[in-house]
Amino acid sequence: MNIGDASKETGLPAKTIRYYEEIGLVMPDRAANGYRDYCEADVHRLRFLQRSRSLGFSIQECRLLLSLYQDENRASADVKALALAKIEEVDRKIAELRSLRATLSDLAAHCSGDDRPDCPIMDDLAGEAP
Amino acid sequence: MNIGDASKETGLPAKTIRYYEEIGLVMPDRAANGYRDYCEADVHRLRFLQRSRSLGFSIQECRLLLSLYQDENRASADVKALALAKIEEVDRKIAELRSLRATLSDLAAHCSGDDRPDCPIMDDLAGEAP
DNA sequence: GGTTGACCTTCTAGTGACTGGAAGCCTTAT
DNA sequence: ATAAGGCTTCCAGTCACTAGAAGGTCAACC
Repeated sequence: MNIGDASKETGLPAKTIRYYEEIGLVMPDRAANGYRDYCEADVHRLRFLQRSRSLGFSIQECRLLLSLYQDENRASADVKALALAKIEEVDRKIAELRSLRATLSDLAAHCSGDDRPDCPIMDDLAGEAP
Repeated sequence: MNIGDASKETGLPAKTIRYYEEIGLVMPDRAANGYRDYCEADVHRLRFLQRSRSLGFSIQECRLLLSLYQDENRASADVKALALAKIEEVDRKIAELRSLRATLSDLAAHCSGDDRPDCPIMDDLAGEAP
C-alpha cells in the first residue's frame, strides 16, 4: 500500500506518516521503485498512533503505548496508569484555563468597551490596578 | 539597569528578555560597555508582557496590546474585543479538554488495571472496540 | 510513443516561544 | 592578580509537524 492510501486509511497526512518513519515509529518496507509500502500491521500502528495522539498522548508516550501494545506480557495496570496520569494532566490544564478565563472575564466585565481610552484591562496588564 | 536586574524586577528569565529584544518588543539602550540598559519604561513594558503572556495572549497579540497600550487615542472597546476573543478561545480549549478527559476516564473505568494483558484502553487505541 | 497529471521521493527550512550551552568580555571583591 | 559572577553573541535544540522545491514514477489517454 502506498503512502497516499495509508494516509486515507488512517486520516494522517502523508507528511506526518513520513515524519513517524523518520523518528522510528512506523518503518514500512520499500517497493522496487523506492516507494514506501505499508502492510496491514503498519497501517494498524498508524491508526493506533492517530488515536493515541488525538487523545493527547505525546510522541514519547505513544512510543511507550505502542511497545506495551506489542508486548504479549504487558500488565493492563501499566496502560491504566498512563491513562490516569494523562487524566491528571488534563485536569491540571483545565484548572489553569478556568482560572485564566475567570481573570479575563473579570477584567472584561469592568471595561466599558466604548471609544474612550480608559481601560481597566490595560491598567491591570500595566500593573496599575486601582 | 542591567538585564539581571530587569529579570528580577519582571520575573522574566534573561534569555526571554533578550528574545523579546530580538523580535523587537523591548529595545533597551546600550551602556558604553555594550551591556543592555533598561529604563523604567522598558521594565514597564516587560512587566506588561509578562502579565499578558501569562494570561494566554500570543506574542502577536501582545504586540497589538502593547501598541494599544501606548496609543493615547485607543478605544477601550478594542482591548475588550481582544479579551473577549481570548475568552472564547479559552472556552474552546476547555471544551476540548473536557471531552478528552471524558473519553480517557471512560476508557480507564473499564480497564481492570491488574497484571493481565487484556486492556480495553489498548483495544480502543487499536480500533478494536468490542 | 508522447504527454499530461497525479503520485511519490528527498532535502531544506520554518513554525512559536523560548531554552541550553559554549566561548569569550567586563566588573567587583579579595 | 585572580576568582567569581554577570554580561555578550551565536549556534543548536525543543515539539510535532508543515511548506515548498526539485525531481523520479506511474497510469491513462491520444
